Amino acid sequence: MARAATTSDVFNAIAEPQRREILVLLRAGERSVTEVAQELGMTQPGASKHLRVLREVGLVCDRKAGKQRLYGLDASGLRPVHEWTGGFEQFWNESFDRLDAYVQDLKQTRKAE
Amino acid sequence: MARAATTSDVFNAIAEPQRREILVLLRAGERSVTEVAQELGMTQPGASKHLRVLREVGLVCDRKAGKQRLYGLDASGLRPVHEWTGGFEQFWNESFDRLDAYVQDLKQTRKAE
DNA sequence: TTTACATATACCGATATCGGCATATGATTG
DNA sequence: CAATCATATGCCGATATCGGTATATGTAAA
Repeated sequence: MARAATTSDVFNAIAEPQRREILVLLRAGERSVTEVAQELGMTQPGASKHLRVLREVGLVCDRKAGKQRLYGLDASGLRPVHEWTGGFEQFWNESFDRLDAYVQDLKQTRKAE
Repeated sequence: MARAATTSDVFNAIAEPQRREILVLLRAGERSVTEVAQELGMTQPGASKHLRVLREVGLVCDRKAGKQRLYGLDASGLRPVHEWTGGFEQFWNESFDRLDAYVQDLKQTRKAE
């Protein structure tokens, strides 16, 4: 068995840097496949394939517009990722606190010398 | 070229379901490799390899404890992911608003009938 | 030092990924 | 219908992934 399918898994879909770039780009509004390819410096098939993955996990939606197909952001799928990482928020604050405590300790020690 | 190396990339590291499970487990405190393997039903080499990846991207830290090696959570690396997804928060609220507007619209239409 | 336990690594097979190129499918216009 | 533009798909090679088993390395106790 290899890595879990990139399809139907948002975590895998956003593991690809170029796909993250596409999502960021689409925050500015809908884009056609060719526009995505041009603005991000990728080939047309490349853009099309990445958009396919993003569509399959529901991060983008598409609609026909003449001979073009416009892709738009559907960021709701990112919410679970945001919430999952948010479940660790106390821990990175904690390590911050630990570091802070450590620094405070250093200060104390210096004063005592 | 294949997928970007899982090493040195937090997004890729957490793309693996088992690695996410490990991180969740470690929220409860440090664990040895064997404990991780047992509690999550994976083989010892399997746990070791996943922990290696997590260590290389800085999501866990390890310390020697007798003949064991204890792995602990270092969640600060998850913060960028949390923030990156947070950059889309307005967009999933937006789609929520759109849905809400749609529902309101439905209500109006019913009333009018 | 020998033994026992804990962890890491090496190797393997099956498979999925990504990028590039060529080409097929689709849609619009003349 | 033919030509044109836009997009999707198929195929390929190179490579990375993951899981499993066997084994090497490391550490502590007898």
